[in-house]
Amino acid sequence: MDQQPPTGPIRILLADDHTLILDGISSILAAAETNKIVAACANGAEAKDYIRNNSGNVDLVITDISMPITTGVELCRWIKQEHSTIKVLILSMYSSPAIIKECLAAEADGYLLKDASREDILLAVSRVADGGTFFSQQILPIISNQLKKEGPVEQDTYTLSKREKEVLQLIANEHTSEEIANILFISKKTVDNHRQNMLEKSGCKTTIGLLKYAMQQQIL
Amino acid sequence: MDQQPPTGPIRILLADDHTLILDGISSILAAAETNKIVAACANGAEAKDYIRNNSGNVDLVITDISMPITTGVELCRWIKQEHSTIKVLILSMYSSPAIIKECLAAEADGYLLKDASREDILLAVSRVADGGTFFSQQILPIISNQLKKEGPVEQDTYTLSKREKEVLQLIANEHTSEEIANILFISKKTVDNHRQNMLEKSGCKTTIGLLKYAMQQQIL
DNA sequence: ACCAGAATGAGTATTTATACCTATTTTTCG
DNA sequence: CGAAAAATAGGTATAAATACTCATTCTGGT
Repeated sequence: MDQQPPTGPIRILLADDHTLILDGISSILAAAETNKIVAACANGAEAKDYIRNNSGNVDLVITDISMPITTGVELCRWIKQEHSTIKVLILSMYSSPAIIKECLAAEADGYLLKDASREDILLAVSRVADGGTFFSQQILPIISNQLKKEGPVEQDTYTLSKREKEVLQLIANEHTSEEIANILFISKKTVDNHRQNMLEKSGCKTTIGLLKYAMQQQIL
Repeated sequence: MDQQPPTGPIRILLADDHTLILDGISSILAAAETNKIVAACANGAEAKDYIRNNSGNVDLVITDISMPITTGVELCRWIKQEHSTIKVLILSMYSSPAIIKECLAAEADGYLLKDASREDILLAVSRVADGGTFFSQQILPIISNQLKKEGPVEQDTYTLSKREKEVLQLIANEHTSEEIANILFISKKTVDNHRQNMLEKSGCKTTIGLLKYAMQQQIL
């Protein structure tokens, strides 16, 4: 059973590859004695291992997005599939629509920006642990926009193909479609199609949004 | 006089716009009672103000690079010009050569990555406070490469104006020039001029290159 | 009060990207 | 083997960005 005893503290697992952040969250959460940190992991894979071996011992996971090996979004998706009673609070530096969309699709219970105040962090933890949700003020418009666009948030996380990543890499290096076509020995039309497909996959309006996503995900 | 009393604690000023990081550093530094945090600022401008008014009261500044208003690099440059006895330790998420180059040009005494261990952080502080230097292991090859390539480190840093940063921020959020014009209540022509000027300043060929630079510099 | 830089706005032309559509060939995988 | 995904390529539009020119107003700093 992954159920929290009604009266106990909130048992929290942290996942972030930055020592500094782990220490920061710990010291903030320590302000409320209802919070109890049961583990601090440096990546999603470690967190998965811990949960697998202590599945009844975790109520809430606070995770960064960009982590080596297993990212926060992957971790979230896995938790929601395998241990659906565990709450997940995403902690991120960024507020890009594409990433937020992915987190919503992964059924995260909250999304907290890293420049959140102490109060917001504590509030987010208690709200989410209580079965509610918490989203930083700055990202609310993005969420409502997302919901407006296409009713139910789709589950499909998009991955760029090998060729698409090659093209994106060249775009990032300030090449035009025509130049890229020459470099890769393909038609400009094909390059444009790759661009179009990447935009569609990502839900981005412009290549700028796509690049931002790629950099944040460390695809580039 | 900005001189540290020989026997006193190391008086540290922190600058970072993320509460989480401030708390993290604080809790790590608290481990050694030779460290004393005298101020915690959310951006470079605040830090400058504090130093201006308490110039003899700070031995060491630990600063993030990515901060609104005044960045860590700008802060460092200013400190080294106006209060050269104060040591500066840069704290950054990234290890991009361009950024490190800028920090070296700004005469930072140390460069610490945010995934550094507790031990490294404490070591860095004591070394730098002692008049030495500290650079994270991962960036050493970049530094030696830099020195090899071109003797004197050039100061080819360009700064975007406040308005330009605003425009760039909106570009990053996938707005077109026309949309930005409406948001800022200015003409589309003016927005286009800002774009043009930013490209010229940065030497980038496309906005994509500009965005990449801005993200690496954490202007965004 | 002055100067420099910033911010504002416009004209005109060209290049590039984006949004649709279709279709064939190649590769990958169960 | 067959189905699905990826890579290829073309057509036809429109929307957007870029490259140059110039000029005016506003603002911060010595």
